[in-house]
Amino acid sequence: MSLPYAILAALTNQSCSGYDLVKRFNKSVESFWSASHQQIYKALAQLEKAEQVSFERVEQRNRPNKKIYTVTEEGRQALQSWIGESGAIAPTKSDLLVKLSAGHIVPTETLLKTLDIYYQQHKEKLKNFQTISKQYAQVPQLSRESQFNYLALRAGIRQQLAWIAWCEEAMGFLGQPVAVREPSSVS
Amino acid sequence: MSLPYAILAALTNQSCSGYDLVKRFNKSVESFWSASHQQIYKALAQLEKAEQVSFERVEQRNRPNKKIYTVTEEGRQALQSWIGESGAIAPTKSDLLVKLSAGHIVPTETLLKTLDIYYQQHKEKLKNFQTISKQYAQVPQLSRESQFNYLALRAGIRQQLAWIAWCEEAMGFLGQPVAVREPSSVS
DNA sequence: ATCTAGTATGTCTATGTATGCATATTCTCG
DNA sequence: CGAGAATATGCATACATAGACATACTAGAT
Repeated sequence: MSLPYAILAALTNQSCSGYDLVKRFNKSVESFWSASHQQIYKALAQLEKAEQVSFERVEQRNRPNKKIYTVTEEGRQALQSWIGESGAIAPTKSDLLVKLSAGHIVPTETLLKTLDIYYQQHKEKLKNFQTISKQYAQVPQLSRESQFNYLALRAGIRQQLAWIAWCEEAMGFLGQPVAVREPSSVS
Repeated sequence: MSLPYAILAALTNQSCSGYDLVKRFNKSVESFWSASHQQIYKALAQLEKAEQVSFERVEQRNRPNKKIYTVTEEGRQALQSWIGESGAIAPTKSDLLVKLSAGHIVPTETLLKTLDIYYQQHKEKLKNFQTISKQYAQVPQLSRESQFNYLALRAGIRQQLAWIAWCEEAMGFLGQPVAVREPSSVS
């Protein structure tokens, strides 16, 4: 139920096309929500129908034309009241923890292999977040908008650090030395 | 797509009825996945059809009869191979971070209020996890099964600690002293 | 007797999400 | 000139999830 709001939030930060939204959602930076391009285009059409966004056709020479979406005043108000609503924290849903909770029915080695794959992914994600974090750090005075994005990014970093620390704990516990594959960027 | 596996994992640890599964999923302990009772009953019916679980009708005197579900050998094998499969980490989906990323369009106070509600929920969840953790700690020698459940629990604790620390950081950043409501159990 | 609460199991429907398919333009490489 | 990749948009379908509604038994309170 949050996808439309996630789109409004993203467009509030920066108007753009559906195609660009997909990139912003699924690649690196503003990925506090995820969605496929099909979902995003559909949601944009619905938001447009509800008059919470409007779009402007932009003719392009060297590539297909696009629609640049912008949040309307109505959309802005809807987003504002949603931010003020109290929500519940998302219930934990983790494949990895489910797998681990039945870990005793497979050989330890299998589990370690699976664990390591998740471990690498979390390290990769952390790296991305830290790259963006450094870009923020280089700006002497962050704008008010940027400050909020930076704060959200900090949450992402903390989450990844927690997962990484836990993976290392779990690997150690399962009796195999933690493989150090690169000069640890986990600080 | 993981719900059936989450059920298999839970039943592998302990055979029980659908009703009990709901409690185990949604209350405290084994909550590394969440689901409504409607979902669980449906999934159980499908698993039974696929012969991955079997059930035994248990007549009860003082309350309605129930079905005790047990994982079959086939179900056990399906679970084993799923554990060995490499999965992708769940993409971040956080209402709170979306709200924060557009935080500049609402008064800071609104944001702090919303933030605090999430903060309290994370502290509450941590408390639950820690209560269970203490129960594990009291057992002198954990069984192999219990060790895995304990490890999964440790992940949950680390996640909550990360969220709590971040909430405090965010609240501090937003310029309001962090309200200490109880002798901090965050250690 | 009736109400409420707890145990126990489900169906039905709406919405949300994921996946596969479809289309059109333009650039670059071979 | 054809193949593949990137840009740009969308539909159709299947599955997952959430919520309302339905049923039945029993215990205890009013």
